[in-house]
Amino acid sequence: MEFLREIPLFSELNQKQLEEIALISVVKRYSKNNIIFTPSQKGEYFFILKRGKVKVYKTSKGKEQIIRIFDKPTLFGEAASFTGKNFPAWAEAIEESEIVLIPRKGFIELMKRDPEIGMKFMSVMAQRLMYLTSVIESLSLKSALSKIASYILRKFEEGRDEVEFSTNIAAMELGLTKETVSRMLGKLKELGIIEKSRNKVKVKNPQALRELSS
Amino acid sequence: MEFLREIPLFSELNQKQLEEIALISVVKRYSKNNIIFTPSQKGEYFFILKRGKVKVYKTSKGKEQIIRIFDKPTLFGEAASFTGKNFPAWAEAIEESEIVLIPRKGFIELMKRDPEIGMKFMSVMAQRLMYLTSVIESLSLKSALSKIASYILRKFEEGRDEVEFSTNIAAMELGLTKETVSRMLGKLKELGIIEKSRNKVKVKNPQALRELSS
DNA sequence: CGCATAGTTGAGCTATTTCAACATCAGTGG
DNA sequence: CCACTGATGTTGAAATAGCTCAACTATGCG
Repeated sequence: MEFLREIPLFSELNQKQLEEIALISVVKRYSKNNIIFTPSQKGEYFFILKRGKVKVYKTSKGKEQIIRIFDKPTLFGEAASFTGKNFPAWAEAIEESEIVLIPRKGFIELMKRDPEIGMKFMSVMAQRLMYLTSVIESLSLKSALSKIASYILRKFEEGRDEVEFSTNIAAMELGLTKETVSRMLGKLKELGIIEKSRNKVKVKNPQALRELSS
Repeated sequence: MEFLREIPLFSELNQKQLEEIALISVVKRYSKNNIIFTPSQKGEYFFILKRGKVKVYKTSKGKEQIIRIFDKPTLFGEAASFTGKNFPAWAEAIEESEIVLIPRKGFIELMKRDPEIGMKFMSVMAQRLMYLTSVIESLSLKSALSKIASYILRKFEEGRDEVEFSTNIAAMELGLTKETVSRMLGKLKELGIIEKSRNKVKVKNPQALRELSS
């Protein structure tokens, strides 16, 4: 069950808790073109892709619209699994796949016995939510400079004044080019707001960053 | 306890469940400048702002950095409340405020008695996570056209072919100007991908939208 | 050392913004 | 019912921020 740790939601669980989950779960094998769930089915299981490839899609007027393709270990269809309501889409194995099924009811029982599991889940989700919210805030800023300011600020607020920084990755995440990121970093440095070395940025004046990311 | 419904996390709970929460919670009044929590405190309570205004801030080298100001009914500091670890920041009432405190332990007990509450929380969070993820995907696209395509597509996938659409709001959310949004909508219409009326957009060709939002 | 990867810098180009003028519509009060 | 107002959307032309392309530097790594 070690691969479960790769799934962010499970990352905080301890060995015993993972084992508890393993105890109530079943591994099922789907060959190519096998349907995993449909919109007429209720969320009675959590589905975790262990190995293989799955496509999630909707159908409208007979045509299928792919929503997403999963390959790495992932939990999918979780909104329905948590609510117990119908899945909003279809899921189909597009290659031979192994999927771990956790029964919703068993999961609820487990949460009853060990509510810490639920708390850990919620804690992971809450952190992620806050993180994503701040990402969205910076992405909807207009100027490249303010996007970058807010990007650095976010990292700064999470941890140290010294922030790991890759021009390329920042560019990708912000929807900018590496050239622009590089130039804007230069500007921030000129303004004395940051210092930069190879792959680190040191925040000198967070207040200024905050004003830039308005 | 009705105001709890305004908080997304609690929106799915039924009357009885809200009452259960009310039973274990305490309302506390903070006057201006009163500290609500500090980084040396562990998350032993959930804090819900019922009335008033609260600032959440960090201190580094004696200087305070405001992270966020809350005024409407909100749950704040939830990451720590879920984990039980230390709060990552300070919270202080900046005007006379009423705050609802839910003890973490009581909450865990409650989840044990009624695991559906936890499930409902997780379901709300899971939905929100998926939503935010798709927002981020569209925001990190480069061209205005693809951002808008993906914006419309997201709304389309959530519900009907007829999508509520406000040029102004879309512009805000996408970090574009209303003029650009208007022009791009015109283009999508020319291409026969959408039809638009005053405040609605009708998706004619979702596949084309999908390709544009690559 | 040599090669691949990451970052920097400049110059021209183009997508988007800005600004300004106009159009459309919903609601309001006369 | 009409005129008035404010909010919302549209269109054009000029200005500019950020992109592209290309050449270069710095840095790590086998």
